[in-house]
Amino acid sequence: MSNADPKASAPSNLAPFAATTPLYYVNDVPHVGSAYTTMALDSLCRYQRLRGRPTLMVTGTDEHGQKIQRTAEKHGRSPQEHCDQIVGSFQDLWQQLNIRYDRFSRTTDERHRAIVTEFYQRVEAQGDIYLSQQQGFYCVGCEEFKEKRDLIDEKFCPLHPNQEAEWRDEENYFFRLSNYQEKLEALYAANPDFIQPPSRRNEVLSFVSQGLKDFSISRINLDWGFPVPGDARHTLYVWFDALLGYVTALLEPEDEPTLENATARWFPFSLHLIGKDILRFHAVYWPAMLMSAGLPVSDRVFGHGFLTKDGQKMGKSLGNVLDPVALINRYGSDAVRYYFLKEIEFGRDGDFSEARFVDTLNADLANDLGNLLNRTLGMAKRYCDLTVPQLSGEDFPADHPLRQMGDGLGDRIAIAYEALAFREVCTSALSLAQACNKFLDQEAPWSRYKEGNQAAVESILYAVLESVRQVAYLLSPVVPNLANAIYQQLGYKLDFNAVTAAVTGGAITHKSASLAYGEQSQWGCLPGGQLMEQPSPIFAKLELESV
RNA sequence: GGCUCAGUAGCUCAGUGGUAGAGCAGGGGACUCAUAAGCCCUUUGUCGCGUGUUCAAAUCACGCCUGAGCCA
Repeated sequence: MSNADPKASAPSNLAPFAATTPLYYVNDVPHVGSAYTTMALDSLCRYQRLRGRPTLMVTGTDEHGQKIQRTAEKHGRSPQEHCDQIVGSFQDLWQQLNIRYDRFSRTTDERHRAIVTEFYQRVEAQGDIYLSQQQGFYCVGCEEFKEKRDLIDEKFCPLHPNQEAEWRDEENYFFRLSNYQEKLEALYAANPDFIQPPSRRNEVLSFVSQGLKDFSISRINLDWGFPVPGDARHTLYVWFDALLGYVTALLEPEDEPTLENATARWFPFSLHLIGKDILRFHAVYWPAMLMSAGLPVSDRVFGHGFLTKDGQKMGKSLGNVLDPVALINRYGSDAVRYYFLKEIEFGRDGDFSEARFVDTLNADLANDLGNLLNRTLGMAKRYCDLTVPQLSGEDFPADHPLRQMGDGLGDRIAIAYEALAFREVCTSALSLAQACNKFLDQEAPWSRYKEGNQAAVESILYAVLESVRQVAYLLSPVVPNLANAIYQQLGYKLDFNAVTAAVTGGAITHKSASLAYGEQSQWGCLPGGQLMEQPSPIFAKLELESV
């Protein structure tokens, strides 16, 4: 169980896992969509750490561009002041949501400038950058040129109907994306899982097959950003800058900011988790940029769906924006995490309805799981002196109804986590809790006790307590605080929020051998004789209120 | 304008050729260890519309309608 030398039990053969959320644009305070991406990646990274895989979760903010500059001006602040303030609201939200990120990458970081400059020079040396003229209507909201026919009344971008597109006729630097069409197509063919889910992959394939045009990577008349190396009249385009924020994040605090250092330990990325709206940047532009710089591309890009509220698209104009902070304050981080990961098929669009939110949490966490622990602990108190019966998994036959379900559950759920199938993770785990409730009614330990059959009582209670433990363990990446509460009542002194598995200076440190997946995901490891705590509800029923 | 996906019980969805399913919500019952919880039983469906292929279609083909998306 607990090894004298933690390193000895660390699975050093597991490849590092570096994964990113987008670097969120700090035009405004975080919305629930950003929270959705971040909680999903946090859950996946927590799972990877339980596996003992060295894990680096990267999130952060994209802070450059004309839109930011103008928003700051509107509020009478300098761009940097504006960014610092918004960044604080992101970091606060991640804390409230119990997100354990390892790196927070800001594109205004001085070290980022060095990485961007070096990367640009590599791409330039490769011959993939040239100067040309670009004319057209420019939407500051998108930070993109638009075709006239795409504008409403020839003035307004459909995505930003409140601000008029501006006519620009300017010299820009371009990236030769057209050089990479065949290489990208070869990449997609050789790695069918590079873009997920498959529907998004098809979109990208059809986009690329129509031919790739070079895209401009600089803007003039813009101060808020990094200058183009060698031509300070130009400022680098926000996306070129922002994507590289992932790479900068890989630097250790003491590293000199060079590409060599940044790519030494964690590179290439295992996963970029994004919303479907920015798929093209991650699945087309970004791998082409990396190829141009002579760097390996990421393993996987997963574009998840969008959230609606009560079936309607959220928007300021509709006044139906769901505020993540208010939601967490009312219901708690575990409830919010569980709802979004369990109730929405990851990858597809999903809806938030408060009635459904309350129903789901009460049914799953308060009734099926929470009450199960509570009723079982109550009996353990009455019949077993709050001590885990002196049994272990081996004392139960393989066809015992609960053992049978628990055996292999850890492996099945591992597969679901790897596939980002959070809904399946939750429903598979919950099904064991539901089976426990049925089992208790069938076996009726209260009746066995009255009959004086203590051995039967202990066998029944052990099997249920152990199953609850297994469910809590397997759900811990999704609902870490709830898992902690369950483990604590079962008598453990372990903290799911303190699990680490990281690469530091090339060496792997794994401080959580006692919570290792190989052991704890299996049915039957609850130690007999362990003194448990007084029963106390771990998840209070929610009441419907309007957020 | 081209292409893709979706439309199945009040809600969320599974089912992809052979007599319509799950969870939640609703209704009834027995029990009592428990957060009035859990357990058992249970109502509801022209499977978007139409035509066709077939002994047989929610499932295949074609057309249409609605919604979402990608591209132009």
